[in-house]
Amino acid sequence: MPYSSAHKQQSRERILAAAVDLFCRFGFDKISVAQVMKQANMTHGAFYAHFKSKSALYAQAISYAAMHSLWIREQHNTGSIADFERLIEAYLSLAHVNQFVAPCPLAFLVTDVAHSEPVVREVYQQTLQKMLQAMAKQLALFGLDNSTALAQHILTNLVGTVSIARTLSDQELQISLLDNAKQALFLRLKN
Amino acid sequence: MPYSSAHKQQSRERILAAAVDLFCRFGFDKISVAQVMKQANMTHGAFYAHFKSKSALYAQAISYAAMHSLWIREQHNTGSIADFERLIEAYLSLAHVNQFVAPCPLAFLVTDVAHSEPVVREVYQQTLQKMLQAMAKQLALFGLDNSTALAQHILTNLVGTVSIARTLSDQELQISLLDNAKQALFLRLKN
DNA sequence: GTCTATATGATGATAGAC
DNA sequence: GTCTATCATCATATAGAC
Repeated sequence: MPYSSAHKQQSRERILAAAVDLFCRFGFDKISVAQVMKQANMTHGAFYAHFKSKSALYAQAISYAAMHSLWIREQHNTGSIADFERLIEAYLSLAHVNQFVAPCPLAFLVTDVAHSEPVVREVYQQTLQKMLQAMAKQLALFGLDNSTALAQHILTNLVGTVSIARTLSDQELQISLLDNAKQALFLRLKN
Repeated sequence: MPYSSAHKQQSRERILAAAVDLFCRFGFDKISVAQVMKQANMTHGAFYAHFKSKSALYAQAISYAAMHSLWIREQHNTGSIADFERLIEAYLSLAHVNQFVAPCPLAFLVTDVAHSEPVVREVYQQTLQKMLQAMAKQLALFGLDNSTALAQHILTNLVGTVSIARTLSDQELQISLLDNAKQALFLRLKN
């Protein structure tokens, strides 16, 4: 075996990381397989030893992005409402909107996924449901009522605000939307 | 003049209407100029007598969609909060999510526009700002405080919820998100 | 202004050497 | 598994007849 399976796994991860970065930044259709492979330091032809199609890559890239997104990575550290609020602040930050940190695929790929194949949309939906469940569980631990409805409200606000802010060029307006959403969510968490 | 300028205007509108429908439904990159022209009952080559490029069409299609979206069309009929709430209900309906009525470009094209050229993004931003201003004005007439912040909150909720709901295939989850957003917004309007 | 026909370029995916 | 080279397809945009 000239190439270890660990090496293959490494290559695979480089491809996935490149795909997340580029798809989120420029969109699925704007990015070619060759571009993804270039960012992963390989050539076009090598791609098909890892994924059977570009769509298959997209589906797996969404899972990968979800796993590495700041919300999922930090969620287990939210033992208190204060921690939870800090996470909301990080999500609704310019750093996240400008993709200086690992992007949340739910916010960065909404419309893109809506226009994609069923396989891709399934993964998106499952990701959303997992995040909803995890968030509802946390909120329930904090002793909050209607944790399911509250989680839905928070998540749609986070995702909606970031996805809109990201399409704007006016930074003042971006900040205004982000801050306003923060305030509204903090208020809601106090009830 | 073999073709009246009224005729040209008609053709132009058919192209714009087709573009809005197809771009919102399938995405800008998934739709070719030829497909738009086919739905407008013309051939590929005729396109460039009306628009200088596909991107130029996109920018103008967003304005066109905004003008014809249900929110803009019905907004002037909202003399009371009850009317305003009816409009929210229409916006957060499955009919809108499934694009059975004229779609709101802000919700149906968020990510798509984020991945597009500056001209397109400018039009999107201007559309958003106009809607925010109009909504804030209405809310102020209703005697509500912080009408600017409130308008931002309502708009991001509307756009966010619909854009997310649209990417889901599970209808129960769609309805849950939509109803939950309605409730939250109605509650907020009562404060 | 609208048509048919075409130039030109890029894309997803495959074939075969190493 | 990764490379180079290539195929087949489809895209945007243009040229010229009517």
